[in-house]
Amino acid sequence: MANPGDVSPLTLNRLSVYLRSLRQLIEEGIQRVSSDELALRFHLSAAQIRKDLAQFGAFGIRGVGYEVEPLTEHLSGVLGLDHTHPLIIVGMGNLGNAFARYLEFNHGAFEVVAAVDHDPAKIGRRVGNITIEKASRLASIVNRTHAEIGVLAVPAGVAQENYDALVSAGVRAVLNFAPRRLAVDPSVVTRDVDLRIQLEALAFYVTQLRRPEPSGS
Amino acid sequence: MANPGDVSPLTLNRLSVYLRSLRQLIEEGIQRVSSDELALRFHLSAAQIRKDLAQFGAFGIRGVGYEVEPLTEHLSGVLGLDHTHPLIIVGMGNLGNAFARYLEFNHGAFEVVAAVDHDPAKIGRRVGNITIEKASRLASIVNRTHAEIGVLAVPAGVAQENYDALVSAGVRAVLNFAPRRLAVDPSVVTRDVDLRIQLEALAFYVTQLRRPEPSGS
DNA sequence: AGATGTGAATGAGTTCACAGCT
DNA sequence: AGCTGTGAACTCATTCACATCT
Repeated sequence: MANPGDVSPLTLNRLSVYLRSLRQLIEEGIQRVSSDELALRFHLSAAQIRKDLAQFGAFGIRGVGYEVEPLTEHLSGVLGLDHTHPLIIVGMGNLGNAFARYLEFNHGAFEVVAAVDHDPAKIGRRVGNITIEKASRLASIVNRTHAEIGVLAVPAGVAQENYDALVSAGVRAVLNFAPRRLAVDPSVVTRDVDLRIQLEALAFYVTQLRRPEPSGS
Repeated sequence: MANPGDVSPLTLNRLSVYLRSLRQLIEEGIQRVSSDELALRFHLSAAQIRKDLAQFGAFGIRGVGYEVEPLTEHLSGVLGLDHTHPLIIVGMGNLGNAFARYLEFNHGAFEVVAAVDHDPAKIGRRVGNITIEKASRLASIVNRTHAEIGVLAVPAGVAQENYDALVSAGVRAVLNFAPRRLAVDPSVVTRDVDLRIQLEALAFYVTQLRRPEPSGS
């Protein structure tokens, strides 16, 4: 059984994908599945599935495969999805708003418990079940709500200072939407969702690979 | 000078980051920069910067560093940011809307030229400069607007069919926001922005690494 | 018999360290 | 003297292939 710090971020990403796939199998009433079947159905690699899962305690039955339900439970537990994670959004512009609403529908292990903004015009406005508060009160809000994940959806120019504020307010993880490379606190986990990087990568391919593949050398 | 297909997606991501950093230096009026300085200022790796840049034709001056402006121009060209990329959004829910507005402000190499949805109630509504059209007319819209990048912002359940429709309509690249592993056409580049994966990874760390580091074995 | 779990082999990506140019 | 460009070393990740267990 792996030490948390030893799990690679890539393995972690795949765990989410496996879980999603398994949930779909449950809906279809499938009780057992082999790594080969999973790989085939969801465009994954069978060897990788086995290696990834083995890292979290063997759950397969040799000669048979995996029991869908227990495996799903187990993975949910590993990812901490068996309890709710309170979340605070910093910056209620387009992205912050969209994200808040996205989570309303995507009910589950994540719950928005607070949202703040620097713009006085936005303070007091309601979004779903919560009211937008002043960003300057971040520390006390985090303290009050026990928010453990901070969602950073502010402009690039103020990303670092807002990140720092989130961290010193006491959140344990940050999801950063700002197109900015942050100087991060090593005790707080950070993941970036950088739309510009994705778009520019697509622009590269679209521009450079005019036709399918310049075959040969 | 590397063949487009040979450039690793990770290198490509970094190219965006370099470009962003360089633009900031331009604003500050800095004309020359060494890989060490860049690394230090933007939390990057000097060796990696040199290796990445060298892949696209040597632009540095030994003993001196890189000329900020010409390098910026060069990288912009490599990524195809010196011309506009027409973009079509499929699915104008929260995410689609937020993305459309995000790009309005993020004026630059990307322009939303069309948006479609399946919901009749949304057809005809205006967002920025464009009017939401019927998803069933996708092919002719792509044809009319020459959209080259498709942004998939539909629910997971209909992601594959909408992806297929985008591809057969003729887009050359897809940015997928749907939390679904797509069966992809190899001649169309696809990038995923999967918020659930990011959140679940954060949940893992928050849940498993209760305190800084369980030191030792 | 059949599918897992896993060492060994391969491949990809990063860092090192220094020769070579300015 | 100093910083780039790059082979070589190293680390991380994936795939292979098979011994192991049910």
